[in-house]
Amino acid sequence: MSSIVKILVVDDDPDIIEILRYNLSLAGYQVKTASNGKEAVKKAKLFLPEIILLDIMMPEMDGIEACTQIKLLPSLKKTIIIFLSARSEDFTQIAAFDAGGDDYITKPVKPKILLRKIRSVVKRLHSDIDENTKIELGNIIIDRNEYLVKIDNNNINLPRKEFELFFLLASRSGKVFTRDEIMNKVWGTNVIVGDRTIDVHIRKLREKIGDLRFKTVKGVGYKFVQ
Amino acid sequence: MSSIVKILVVDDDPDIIEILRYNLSLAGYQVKTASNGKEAVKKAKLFLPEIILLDIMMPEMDGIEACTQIKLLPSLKKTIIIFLSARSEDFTQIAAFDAGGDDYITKPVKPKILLRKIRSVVKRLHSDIDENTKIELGNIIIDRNEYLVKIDNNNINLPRKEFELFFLLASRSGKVFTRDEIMNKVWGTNVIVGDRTIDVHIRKLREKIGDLRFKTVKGVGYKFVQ
DNA sequence: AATTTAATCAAAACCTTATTAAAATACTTT
DNA sequence: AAAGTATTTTAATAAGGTTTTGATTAAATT
Repeated sequence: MSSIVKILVVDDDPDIIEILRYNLSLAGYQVKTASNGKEAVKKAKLFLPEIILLDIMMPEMDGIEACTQIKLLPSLKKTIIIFLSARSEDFTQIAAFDAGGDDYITKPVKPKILLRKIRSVVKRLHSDIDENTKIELGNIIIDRNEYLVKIDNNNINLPRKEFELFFLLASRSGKVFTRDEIMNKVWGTNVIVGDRTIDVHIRKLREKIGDLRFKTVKGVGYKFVQ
Repeated sequence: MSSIVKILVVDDDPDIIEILRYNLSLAGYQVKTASNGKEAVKKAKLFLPEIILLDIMMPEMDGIEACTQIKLLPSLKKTIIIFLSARSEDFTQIAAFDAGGDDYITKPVKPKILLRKIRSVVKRLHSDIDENTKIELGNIIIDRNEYLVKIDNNNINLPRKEFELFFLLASRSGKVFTRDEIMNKVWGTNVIVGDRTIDVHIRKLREKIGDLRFKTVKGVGYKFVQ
């Protein structure tokens, strides 16, 4: 469902490209780059990024123009464009919004701000996901919105990882989740932890939710049964 | 509910003031004027306009600065500020949005455009009035209009940030707000403050509103519970 | 029976939040 | 403009919970 988020970074300054690429890659995004508007449009068509970071002042074709063109392409209509602009630029940057830009970041770009902005954009993108925010199975309610688990109306406190794991297993009760799947979904692809970690979390869940509900399928994985 | 809409027009050019005043009055709005930023802030405080048309380049205090100051006043927080700017102005107009501006019109101002914009703003004003303005949860009342919190009929004074944070959490009681969400909604995406800042504000709220009402969900965020 | 995989447990490592007090900012009042 | 007051942010440390590991034991599979 939510694959890796693709970001196209466009700037004519290689240093800035590098800074952005570094920070974004580290944060787990898939990054491609372009160094002018023309190239940006071309690469955007192929790469189909969810987000484009677009410098305004560039040779060949400026960011505003590129933005306008990109926004005209059906396949990129939903792409979110964030402008990069130097505070001092003598430029009607308001045009950026006219052109269909969604947000902007002023240079120098602070990594923290950048990443927060991206995160919030990504969340906006995936916001229809949190429709699936509540699972009800008989006497069990798992509400991700409130981070709450209720069994027969008794609240059960689950720490974060346990909750995520439970939520995952319960999201398709009966289905066997392999250890790999669990790893990827709960821990993400960027961390490495030993195998015992999953076992221990399953054990905690068994203690709190009920021994019989978490079935081990040896050699394969675990499943939640009602 | 919808009394006459008050508009404050700010420009250093008397001719422009007159044009705007004429058109707006004719359309049925109540208009006051100021000719520089300083005067604008002063008059805004008294007049409490719903809308301010604000020139950017002015003597004494420019429009950006005035906007910033106005937006900081609780009583004018909801005021919509529309900037007037010459398209040719050598100016970082993005600063206008940083300062909290809501829209802009380029000079020369065309009456039709102006009035259309005003009408759409007025519509916006009247549509989300009451919507996001007052929260009542049992014995707690949070009124954003008046920046007021009442518990069992006792007024509680919350400074700006604490109020915003409280308002956010209470707007969906039960829901866990992540730190990112809180940051974005209360502090905005263009400032960076450390993580402890949120903690400290939560602590203040716990002191003033009640310890048990703000639940920490470790690793996730905070929620307000009734 | 040998091998592989999972369960259990407690200790260690790790992280996140709470709490202060002090510093920095912003706002008022004179 | 200056002094005083309130608010917001930071920094450092304490407190507490969560997560992971590693050793050992148990169970299933071949």
